[in-house]
Amino acid sequence: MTEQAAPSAGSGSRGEREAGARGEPGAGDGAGDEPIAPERKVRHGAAAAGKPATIYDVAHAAGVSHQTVSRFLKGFAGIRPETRAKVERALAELDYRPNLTARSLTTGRSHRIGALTHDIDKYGPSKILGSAAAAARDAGYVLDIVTLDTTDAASIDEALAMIAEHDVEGVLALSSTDEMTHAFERIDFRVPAFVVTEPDEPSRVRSQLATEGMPALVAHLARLGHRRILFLAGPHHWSAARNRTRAIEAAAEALGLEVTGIIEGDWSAASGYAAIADLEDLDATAIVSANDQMALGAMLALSERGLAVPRDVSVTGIDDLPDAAFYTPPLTTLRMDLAGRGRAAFAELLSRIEGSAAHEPPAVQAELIVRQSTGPAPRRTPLDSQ
Amino acid sequence: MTEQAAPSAGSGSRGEREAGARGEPGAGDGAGDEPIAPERKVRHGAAAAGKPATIYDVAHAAGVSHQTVSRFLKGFAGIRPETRAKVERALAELDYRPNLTARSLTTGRSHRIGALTHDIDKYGPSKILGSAAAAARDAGYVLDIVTLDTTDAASIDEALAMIAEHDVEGVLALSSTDEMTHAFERIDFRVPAFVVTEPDEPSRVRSQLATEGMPALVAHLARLGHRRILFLAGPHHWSAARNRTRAIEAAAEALGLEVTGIIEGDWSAASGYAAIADLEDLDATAIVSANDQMALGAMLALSERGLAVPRDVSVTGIDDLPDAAFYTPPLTTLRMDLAGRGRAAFAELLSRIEGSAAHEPPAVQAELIVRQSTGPAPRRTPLDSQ
DNA sequence: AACGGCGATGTTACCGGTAATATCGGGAAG
DNA sequence: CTTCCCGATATTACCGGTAACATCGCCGTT
Repeated sequence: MTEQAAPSAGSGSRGEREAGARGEPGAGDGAGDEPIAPERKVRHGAAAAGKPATIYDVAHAAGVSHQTVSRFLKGFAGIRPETRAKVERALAELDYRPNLTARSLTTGRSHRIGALTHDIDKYGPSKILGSAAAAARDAGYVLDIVTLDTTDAASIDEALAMIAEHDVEGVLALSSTDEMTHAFERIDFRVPAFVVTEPDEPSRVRSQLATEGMPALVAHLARLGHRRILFLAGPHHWSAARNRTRAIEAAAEALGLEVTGIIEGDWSAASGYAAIADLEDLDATAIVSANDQMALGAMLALSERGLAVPRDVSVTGIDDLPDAAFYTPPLTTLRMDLAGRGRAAFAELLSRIEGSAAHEPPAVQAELIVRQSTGPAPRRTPLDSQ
Repeated sequence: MTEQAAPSAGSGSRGEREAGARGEPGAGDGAGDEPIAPERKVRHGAAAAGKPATIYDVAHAAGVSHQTVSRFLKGFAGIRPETRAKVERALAELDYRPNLTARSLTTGRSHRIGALTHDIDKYGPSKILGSAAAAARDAGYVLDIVTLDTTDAASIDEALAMIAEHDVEGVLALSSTDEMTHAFERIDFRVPAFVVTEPDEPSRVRSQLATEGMPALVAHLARLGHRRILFLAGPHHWSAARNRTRAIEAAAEALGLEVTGIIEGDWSAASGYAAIADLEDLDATAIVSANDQMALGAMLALSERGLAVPRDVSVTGIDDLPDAAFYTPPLTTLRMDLAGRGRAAFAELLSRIEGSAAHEPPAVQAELIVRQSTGPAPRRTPLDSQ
């Protein structure tokens, strides 16, 4: 009954093709109703219909006990060559594939990690997810992803409960909002679980953003003669946003520059556009945006107000999206090592899961990339009341 | 031994917090070495250490058989109110959570879908993935994602084998390259599996891109006086790229416009930039790009060649990325319903898995969004040898 | 020749659920 | 007052692996 019949046949849909139809009764060569396995050898003994072969089927075919098969699969050394050969042959003949579900029931190891996000289509989270997934794959794990539509607590709890039931060995959250953090505090996962976030001030991971990246960016602006900076911040309930805001405030203070204003956006280009379009006065010569996309929106708004970048105003982003090099003008930004973050997060989780020593957390890079959106500060601030 | 010790304690890392430490032996109240469950009531009977409660534990605590608990959990009606109450109490007291692994071993239903991609950080695949994951969640499924680093066959096979072993009920591929398609033809998943791709010409799903979207885009250009179009194509081994190329050729022919050239990129802004920067002659007044990002790169290259968009050349994209409205100038493009595609792909897979009737495939939208990157054609083609 | 030891393999138990079948007690029918 | 039936619940089997223990045959020892 869970056995599914051949699905809607003859859908001429190109590019969407069915792989592996179930076996169907055909002209058997043996007794009675012994069906044929799909385009393969006839199944042996007890192995019925299209169901996958188990170690018992293999054992029966090879004339050994199932435990011998299990040992073989685990790479156990002490098996006589002839026995080994029989098992190998049966394995191949039946096209055996281990049932991970059964295995994880006894071993308690599912090799699955839960990943949770509500912003998978944003570049940051999806980049982190991708690299975490790649790292996971290399370690023999897969990521179970569950997305949230909303940020409300009930929805998060529901999603987390779902993940918790799926027998994962660890949980990562990729959207480091406060709602997510609180949800993680509320829920008892019984397994290692944490919110992947930008290395923050009191972190073990040296926050290169705060110690080097942002100072380098601000120093770059200072060198160009800028003294007054407008900061387009990310949403305050994101820890990465607060982190970046703190970093620029510290860096500006250290270098004697003034942050004349902080406008909170939502990471989107639209919010960056709105921030600048709605501005009455712009009493700064440089705009630093907490991410590249808001910088993109800001640059459009500036040009619509008749201000040229970087002649009248310099603009920078943070992240270095692949596209940022092709904005008009190409964006000066801080390259964040998102892929490294994803890998590090998975590595950290793995070390907690497998109990191995948590190896040295790698310093996350934040490298200044200078392009054409920054230039010498103009004599006077562009929109200041003259 | 699979029981993991409390992981590296005292890591002051903020934002990364540990949820749910394992129970540890404490001052028991009963006989011998009965440990205490983490921050909760003392475990009952056989339930040892920090291990999660099973239905047997619950049954024992409630004084009924495990089967009664199972029936209760399945919402079976014929249970006496007092029995029901006992079970409910025990359930709550032990903080019971079902073990999906065990359940799926017997039922054969894992409620897990495999998702495969090597471009998770690209907007298209990640958007599709996100919406598919959301649809999956609503249906009680999770997506197991496995990423590929490369596009080579061996790597794909390995990843597919990994997915196949994880007992998924269906498989989706989100990068519709030929390599992926071929891999899907090679592998026998034993479950429904297909490559999510743009609805293509011979498809059941009406290809709105070909029938309405692209004609609308070309008509828009024709109305502005353009007669010669340069097309920036996607990589030829992507079915969506071929699809888009065919669509514009057909639309141009139908409206009597000429496609003067087709340059193949790799979807990236860098490739769009290179395509235009390397061009000797530009004997077209409009550039249509197979995606928005290549259009972005193309616009930068144009401006570096001293050509203004749209005064000298009109540019369009396809996709309507959220950022496209904030390019300089804002990009005229075809809005593709990627989220709808993801939902539809999951719905299709679900209907195959659950054997329900494949409901009417929804027409996928491709809507023309006119912005400022297109304008009246100039008198003469900009870079033509004069 | 009897025996301890050990390598190779077989048998049984168990993981935590669900499905199928068995049992038990009480009310209606004869 | 029995008998039968049926609803409520308990028992047992099973899913496909792994772990622990049992068995068997052959070897070298004394």
